[in-house]
Amino acid sequence: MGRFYVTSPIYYINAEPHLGHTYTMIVADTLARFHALRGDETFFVTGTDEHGDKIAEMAGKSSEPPQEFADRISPLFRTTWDACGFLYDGFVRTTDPQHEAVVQEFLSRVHANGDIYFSRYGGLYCTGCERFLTEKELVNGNCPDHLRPPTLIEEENYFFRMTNYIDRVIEHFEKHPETITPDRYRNEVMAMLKSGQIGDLCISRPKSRLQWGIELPFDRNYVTYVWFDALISYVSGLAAKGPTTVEEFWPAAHHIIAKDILKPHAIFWPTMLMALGLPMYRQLVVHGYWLRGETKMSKSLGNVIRPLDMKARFGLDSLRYFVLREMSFGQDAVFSEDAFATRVNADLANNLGNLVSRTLSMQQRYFGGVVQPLGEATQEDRVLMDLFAEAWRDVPDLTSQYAFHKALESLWRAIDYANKYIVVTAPFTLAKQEQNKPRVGAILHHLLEALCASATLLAWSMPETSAKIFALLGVTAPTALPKDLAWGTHFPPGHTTEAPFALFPRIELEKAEA
RNA sequence: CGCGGGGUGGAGCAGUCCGGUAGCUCGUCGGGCUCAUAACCCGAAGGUCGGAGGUUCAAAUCCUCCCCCCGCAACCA
Repeated sequence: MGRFYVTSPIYYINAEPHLGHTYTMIVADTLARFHALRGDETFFVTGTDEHGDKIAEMAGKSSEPPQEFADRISPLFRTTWDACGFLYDGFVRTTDPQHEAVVQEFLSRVHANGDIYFSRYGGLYCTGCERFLTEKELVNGNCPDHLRPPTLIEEENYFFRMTNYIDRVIEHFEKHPETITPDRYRNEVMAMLKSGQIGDLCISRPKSRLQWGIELPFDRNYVTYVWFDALISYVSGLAAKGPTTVEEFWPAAHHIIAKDILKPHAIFWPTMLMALGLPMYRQLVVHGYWLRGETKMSKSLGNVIRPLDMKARFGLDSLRYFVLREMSFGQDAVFSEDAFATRVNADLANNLGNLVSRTLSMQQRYFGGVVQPLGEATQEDRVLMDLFAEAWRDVPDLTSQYAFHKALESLWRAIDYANKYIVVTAPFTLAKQEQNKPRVGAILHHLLEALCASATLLAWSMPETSAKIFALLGVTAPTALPKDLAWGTHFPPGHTTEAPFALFPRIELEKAEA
């Protein structure tokens, strides 16, 4: 019994929700459900990041005030996540007055401690991009987007003394290596931290250049740099809940992010936390990218996968299964309709769905749905039980290590065997002779137990499917993950199961290609 | 020498930390079953694990060098 606080990034509202965002949400939601079932007090925060150049610019294009633009786009995320059934507890908008107050309070604190100073900053500024470019970005001395040279401008800004904390961050990560996972990303972070390349962080933008942001509490002529604003949502999202929530849940924070925002989370944020005197987050959990073919998915390439389209066509659980099973957590993976159809057909329709279907239909045909006694376990029965016992041990373990692909693989080893078990024990042949009926009933009972165990182990990764299986079995879904498999205890004498339906219709490839 | 990741049967991947018969899914070929969503089960073909060298009784796995691909370098799940 502990506490588990999980966050998704707050999504930048310059794009509508796509597979990438959805994947992060699926991971966070899966973890939240898993920990809740384990008995942890859980809290799940997501939201939208609404300040900064890009948003001001986009709003400008549609000649809308930025606030109106944000008010229009942010709900898109919220309604999408609601439609997906993600069980988030908090939704932070960085334009919420409550959030802005926390940011300003934090800025004041860091300022009062002397960790913020005012200084002159020179750089190559592109008026087209409305931002500073690094020399390496330039192509023949020109801005790659606007094909003209940037102007050297000098600006006075506020800087956060990040360098004061770098050594302590290194020390913390060395002492608590599990803080950044998988390992590859910790290695990358350690390399960055030790490179000596990290300077202080510019945390302000003059209003002459950008108005759309949170005003610095100590200088009305400046607004806050977006990352300094956005990261704080992880704390402000808790504060909204009540004054003690921060103390209780902050130390249990797990941030789920994609690799592209590793640096702000692994370097800016820890130094900020130290400057604020807050404990370090518990864990930074980093995943890879979904690629389309060889390239990253992007709106301009028109290869975006929309979560609600997928839900409408195949059901959200199929998408959850696919992304959790297909991606080796931490690495990049490719999304294709082909791979999706193959995976869903093979694992969900042919394996799990078909298993449910054949078991329940025999149960219906031979016994009118009434569950029969188990009887003495045979060799085959034992193999079946052992495989599920193994899955029972491994699945939660692997889930807590973010090895979702392995967790599902382990469960499917058991589910695979259940299909084999039907062929090996051949209840449909035995049933032809009346004297074999008790054994047929026992075999089906074993299979029902197998389905019950599967439904339990699917509760967090495929919640809808899990609920459907429980409903078909006529068993109440447990509200807490049971300690033991308790094989043979779920179906009292006289218990009746329902007639099956196809949980996962097969996907026809021709259609899927269209 | 900027940093990081990857190169495993036709395709996509796991395994590499803690060396010891090369595994999974799809596909292909042959067979079986008929309870089931034209599903399910069995068998077969197919890989010198990017290349070279080294350590070892033994290397996909450890060490060295090289080749190729892909990201990142303060917008982005």
